[in-house]
Order: sequence, then C-alpha cells, then structure tokens
Amino acid sequence: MNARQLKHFLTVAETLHFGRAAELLGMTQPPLSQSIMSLEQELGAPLFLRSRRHVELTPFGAQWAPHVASALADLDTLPDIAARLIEGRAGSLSLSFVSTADYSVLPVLVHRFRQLYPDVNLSLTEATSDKQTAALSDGVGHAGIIIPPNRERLPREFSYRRLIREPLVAAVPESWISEKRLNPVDGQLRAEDVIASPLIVFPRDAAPLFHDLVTEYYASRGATADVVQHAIQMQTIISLVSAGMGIALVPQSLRHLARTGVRYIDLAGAAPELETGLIWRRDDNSSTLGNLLELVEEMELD
Amino acid sequence: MNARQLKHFLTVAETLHFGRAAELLGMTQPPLSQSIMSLEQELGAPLFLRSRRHVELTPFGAQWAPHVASALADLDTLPDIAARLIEGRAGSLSLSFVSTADYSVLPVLVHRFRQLYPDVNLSLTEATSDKQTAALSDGVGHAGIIIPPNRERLPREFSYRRLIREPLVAAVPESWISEKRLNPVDGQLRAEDVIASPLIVFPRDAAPLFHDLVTEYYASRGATADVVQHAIQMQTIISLVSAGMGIALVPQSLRHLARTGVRYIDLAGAAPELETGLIWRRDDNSSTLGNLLELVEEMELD
DNA sequence: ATTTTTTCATACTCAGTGCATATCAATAAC
DNA sequence: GTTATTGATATGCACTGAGTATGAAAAAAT
Repeated sequence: MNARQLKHFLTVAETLHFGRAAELLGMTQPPLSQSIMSLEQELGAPLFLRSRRHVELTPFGAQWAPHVASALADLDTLPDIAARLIEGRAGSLSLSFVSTADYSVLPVLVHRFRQLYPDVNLSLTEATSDKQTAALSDGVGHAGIIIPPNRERLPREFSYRRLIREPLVAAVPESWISEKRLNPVDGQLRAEDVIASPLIVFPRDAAPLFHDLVTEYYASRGATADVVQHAIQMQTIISLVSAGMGIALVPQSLRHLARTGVRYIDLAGAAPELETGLIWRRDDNSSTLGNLLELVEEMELD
Repeated sequence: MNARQLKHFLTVAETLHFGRAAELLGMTQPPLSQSIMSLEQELGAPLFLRSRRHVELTPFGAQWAPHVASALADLDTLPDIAARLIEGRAGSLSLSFVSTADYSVLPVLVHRFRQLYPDVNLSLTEATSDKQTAALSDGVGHAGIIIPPNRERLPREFSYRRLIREPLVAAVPESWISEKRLNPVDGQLRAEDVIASPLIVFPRDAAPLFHDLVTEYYASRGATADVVQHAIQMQTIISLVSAGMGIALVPQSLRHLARTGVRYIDLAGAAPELETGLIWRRDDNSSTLGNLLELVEEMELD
C-alpha cells in the first residue's frame, strides 16, 4: 500500500468510473484497474462493486475513503509547509529582550514582524543582558535585545547589531520643579542638580551595564550617587519618582511611559548614552531569524 | 517527494547517522544518502548539516520533521482502520425501531452490540414500521425493528428475521379489580370482560398492524371496541389506564413498564400474538450489519 | 433478436526508479 | 603518520508501474 495507490482509490471513488479516473490521474485505464485490484487484495476486501457497466463503492470503501482523503491531504500540505518554513513565513522565533527595550525598539519591532509574518510563532521573554547571552550560548532562543558590553567582550560565536543609541534623561518629581528644589536651565538639568539629588536605580546585578553607565556619570564628576532606593521594574522606579522619593536617570525612550507627577528632563552637556542592540548566534541560519535581521536593517530605528 | 523519502528523512532525523538509519530502514547507506539528497534538492533547502563525521538537522529540518511525522503516522493507521472497518469493529450502524421494541428487544440488543463493538457509531431512530421500510428502500439506514406485514407483502429487496413473538396482555386499572368491575379467573381476564371495557389504543396510522391485531380480537368475537381514547406513546396509554380511563391491550413485554395503579393481566384462551422482527436490505453487506445479524442469531431473544 | 457501444479485466512489453556493491574522500582518533 | 569511521560518488541490475493491444460482458441501439 502506497500513497500512489491511495490516490488512485480516491479518484475512482470520486468518479466511479475507471476510464475517467485514469484520465484525471494522467494514466491509462489498465494499470489503474491493476492498482486498485492489488490494493483490494492487500486489504483483503473489495473497495468497489463492479458490474460490467457500473462501479460503486462497497460500504467498506465508502467508510474508508474519508480517512484516506484526510491522510493524503495532510501529506499534500507538507511541501507547502516546507516552503513556508524555508522562507521563514512559518515556524517559530524566540526573542528575548531587556526590560528597557519594552519602551523603545521592542513594540515597533514586534508589531512590524507580526505584520509581515503573522504565521510565525513569536515568543518573547524578558531577561537581563547576561542571562540572554548565556541562554543563546546554550542554544536556547534565536536572538536577544541587550545592552551590549564592550565589543571586545562579546564572544566570537555571536553577531551583534546596534538598534538604538539614546541619551539618558532625568525623571524628576514635578513638585521639585514647582517648588524650585530643582532649577532646569533652558529645559535642561545641570549636573550639580543631578548629583545633589537622591537617586533611584536598578540593582546592579539586574542590569550591570546600565547601572555602570549611571554611576560613571557621578564618578566622572568626582561624586557618588546618593542611592535611596533600588527597584527592578522601570514602572516601579517611575512610581517612586512620582512619589517624590528621588530622581532617576533613565533612557530617553521612557518618555513613552507618561505618569502624572513625573517630568522627564534632558541632561545639560554631554549626556551618557545607552546603546541597545540585537545579538544572535553567528552560525544560526534559521529563516525566521534571517527575516528578523532583514527587517531590522530596513527599519532604521535610530 | 514520496512517502518513502519522507520515511527516510525521519529515520535519519532520529538517528542523526546515515549508516544506522539505513540499517533501521533495511537498506544500505548509499541509496539512503541519495534519497535524502534528492529530497533536499526538491525542497530547495538542506535538511541536514553534514560535516564529515557529524550529522545534525538544519533549523528547517527540525521544524519540518514533526509535520512529516504526523502525516506519516496518519498514513500508517490507514491499514488498521481498514481492518477494523472490514471486520465491522469500527464504522457506523443505523438502526431504526418501533416504539414497542423500546420495552423488549431493543435495550438488550443495543447493550450487547455496544459491548461487543464499542467503536461502532450506533445511531438509533424511532419510527413506525412503514416509515422504516420506506427509508430502507431509499437506502437510508441499515436495519429496522418492525412489526412485520404478511410475508407475501414484504418486498423482495428485504430480508427479515423474527426477533420476538409475544402475546398481548391487558393493562387494566388496579381499582377496577379491587372494585370487582373486572373479575380475573385464575389470573386471566376473560374475553367478555375485555369486550365490555372501554379501550385505549394506538391511532391506526401510527401502527396499523398492531392496531389491526387489536381490532381483530374484537371482530372475531362479533364485537367492536369501545375506543375512548387514542394515544401515540405507550407511556401515555399506560398513564391513561392508571387514571382509570379504560383498559389497553399491549405486548407482554410492556410489563417492564411498571406503574402504580396498573395491573397487567393475561388474556384467557388464545391471546393474539404480536410479532416483532428485523428487516434489512438483502444486498446490504455492511460488516456492521453483518455483526448485528450474527449477534441476533446468537441471542435467542424469544 | 442482432449489432454496436461501453467499460472493466487480462496479457504482455518496456522504461525508469530505487536498491545493491564497490570505491572514494575527508575527518577524527590513536 | 596511520587507521578507522562515515558520508558521497559511480555503476549495474531487478522490479515496479505504466504503456499498448485485446478480451469479455452487459447495456443500448437498431
């Protein structure tokens, strides 16, 4: 029993005419008759009742046909599924990201990807940069949106592409401005005001590179931060700012997270810049990943 | 692309070793390599990454494999499904029945059939004898439990087998006995008592043969029935008896329908007998029907 | 009733597919 | 450097599956 014979059976079952079925199958009638007969012999029961001028399905044949049709239909879809997998229009893409990306590149990237590849199963996981690289190194996941370490520190197995490079801005309690505790000049906050204010930051282990960027801002000015509170979620940090506990230095894109009682103010002078980019295993040639990279090239997120 | 190549692909995907896969497939390694290569060429993408000593799936191959496995598994079940259909252990059986059978042969028949053939989709339809024969004649349904007409009247296209032949008994209001309105002798009701009592019957068009059997009981004694009420459901008839509206002549098996206030009493002398049997299309060789007939032969329902 | 037509089965031939054997090539292990 | 392992290549052969020619039986037409 092979797929060819089953196809023969189905065609005869549809036409109830060996001659016409053979024509539909692009073959002549005798081998079709033989094919059916050999199938019947293998099954041990007739599929058709043939009188010399009439062909009809046996009860068995009639009940078996839908099962056969379903199995063959599944088989027929395999080349199509293959084509879609090869082109990356089906399959899966597992993307991890740092929480700050949630307010900048991630939404637009995900939206565009889903738009172009609706049948790809896109799974998103929030994780810190180092956890993402560790997972990728273990072969888990396809790509990660990270805050990158120095170029030399990135292992050879990875490729990297910058997505966005944005200055840090200060998130400050609105009341501190109206009460003149902070005094922006030309809409910019001077370094001495920043240094003098209590600070809310990420814990270092959750985002070391981001944390280092903030502390470096203080160190280069001969100061140390007066850290009043650590918080893991960006939303929590902004809530604490809103409550007047202190200020925070956050990526510019966090302006998308509007909250009453909080103002985002540019830093005066050269603001530290936070880079966010995409890493993936250099040797990973998944088509879904390829499509993501292609999309990233086209999007000009900066 | 054919099922053979797909099987080859799956086996190599499982073993990740062309030599061992070939062994599992009962063939040698070179044609297996060629088979995979031709499949890859047809798909236009590699399924495996071969270094000289290592074989691994490409991302595409890994994602395609489960689809292939599922399709082939479906294909593999076809012979088994066929065998079950041929033996009548799967498929469907459409059985119609007259309502009186509900209290005699039907329950035990259905129970036994379900027990022996749990995977057969048994569909039951209540209908009058003439509607059943009409449906069968139109090719609808497999068999029917009917009250048969005279043998000569049964068309040649049908086969028939008697299932049960049971005397009619009188269903009478219990109060009529305690009040001595009816006087059974040796637990039997005499014809004059029956004739003298108001009668509840089926409407003739719903069950002509049963109706005729009852009226014949009166006619042969030179009497006509004093019909006080018609009712279609057996349960309704017995309810009306219980309410003291009259008596009814019903198949003996209705004793299974116990109801307070109703007594079933044998008729004195030769009671009319109601035959119930199974008909089916003589040329119907459905295996499920065959199994039903076999079961009927074994059961000795009488 | 006879002839014609229709339609599935049988007989036989041929080509291509798919497998086998023999061998090569490259890499890893010793 | 040598050997063993393993996938690729080359070549030959057998069998499957399709073709052509024809038969046989029954329905349709005359």
